[in-house]
Amino acid sequence: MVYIKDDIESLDKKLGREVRVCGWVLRQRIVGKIIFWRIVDSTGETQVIFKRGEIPDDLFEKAKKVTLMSAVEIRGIVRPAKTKGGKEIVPKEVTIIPTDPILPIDPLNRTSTLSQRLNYRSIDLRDPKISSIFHIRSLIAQAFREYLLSQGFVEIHTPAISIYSAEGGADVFEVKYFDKTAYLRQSPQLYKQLAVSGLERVFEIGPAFRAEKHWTIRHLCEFTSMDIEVAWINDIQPLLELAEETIKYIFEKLRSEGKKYFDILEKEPPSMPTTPFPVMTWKEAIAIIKDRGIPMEGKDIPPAGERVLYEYVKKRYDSEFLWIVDWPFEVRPFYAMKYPNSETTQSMDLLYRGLEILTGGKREHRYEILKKQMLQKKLRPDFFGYYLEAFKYGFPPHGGWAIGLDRLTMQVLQLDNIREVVLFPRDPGRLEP
RNA sequence: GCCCCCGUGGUGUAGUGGCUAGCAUGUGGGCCUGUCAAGCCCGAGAUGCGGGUUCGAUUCCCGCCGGGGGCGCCA
Repeated sequence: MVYIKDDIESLDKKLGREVRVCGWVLRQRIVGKIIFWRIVDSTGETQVIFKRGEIPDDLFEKAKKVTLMSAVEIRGIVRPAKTKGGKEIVPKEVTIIPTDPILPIDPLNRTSTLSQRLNYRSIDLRDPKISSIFHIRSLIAQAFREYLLSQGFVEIHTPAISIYSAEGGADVFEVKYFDKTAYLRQSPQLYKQLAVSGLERVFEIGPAFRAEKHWTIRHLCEFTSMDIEVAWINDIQPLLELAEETIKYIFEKLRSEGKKYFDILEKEPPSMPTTPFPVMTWKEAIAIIKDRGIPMEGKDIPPAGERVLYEYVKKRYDSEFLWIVDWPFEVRPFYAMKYPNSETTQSMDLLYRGLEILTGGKREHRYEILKKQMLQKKLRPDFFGYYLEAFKYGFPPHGGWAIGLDRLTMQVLQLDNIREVVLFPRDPGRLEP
């Protein structure tokens, strides 16, 4: 590893040695002729001691003037101490990058609101409880990538800007593209399909955009989608298995490498699920929801229904996961593949702890039928130019799914707002920072 | 798109149709040689904006702005 500084978590192995520790002042205590600093970096917390007689007087005076959340760099000797963490640093040289003493969020009591914390994320992230969320998020993405690479998948990077406007019902963001109007993608769907026709097994981790004014704790205008697409499948079974195995691999990693972050957050890592996950058809799910007296307006399952289903599988199968398969074409996109002579699609959603975290299915690969389904959805085939044409030239049967990284992270950590797991969330009211 | 709730020092909050608008923490100054949510003394610091009702509004009413939540839609 390239040496940059001595991380606080590494100090236990460096007792008696000179180190260079960099971080932020979390607390300052003046006890007569001794000053203590509690400092934090992204790996932990430690204490710096300024003791008159032990260090030069000018260093003592400097230490006295520090304000909370100032950035500091300390060169000094690590020694054991009767303190939290069992060690302290005796400084030789200290650099302070002072903060404005009036802080916009409260770093000690953690009483600030989420909105205020998001405005000042760079301060917020100094709290180990906050940075742990992003370590866990990073591990989830890493595990996703590792598992799919191990299964012969290729990581791809498809455009976020394109001429194709609507693939589903969701509204899209318009972008000025020189003299044309382009759109931000709602998902990498169309491009991962085109890619799979040659690469056979692909995945992508990237942003997706929805111009919908939904003010909820589980929606954003920009979110991160972990997509896969696989060629040569004849039903959705391999898709279910791939998802189950991917999730198991992610959870294993969280339970091993992620343990320390769950400890900081005082939360339990997710328990290992047993596979296969319980499977229910859309019809069966609807029946249960109606049976519990939840009003059903359209054909999509409302949030209250998702919670009811969670209670149901938890009790009946002791599972936190539930597959819902065979959705009506009415609530799926034009590219969903129907069963023969049916308006039911070969598709699935996965609920985890009562929230939809994955959606996918088998895709229609037959040119004429795909075109017909576009018309059925009141989309104009001529707007889909080269995308649609590709299906004329030996397009393999295929399917795939996407996991919402933000939602999975939120559910794994049992947080109550998706904005907690996104560094700089985009919702209808937030375009900054 | 619809509905509900909230807006008081930097931060988090209490309270009030009139009286010095209270508390915690931070912040400025002082005391203290082992603090670790340290303790003690002193100081500065607030009613989101606009309009209305009223002798008087931070409080009541309306609008705007900001924040939180639910529904719808969606993933």
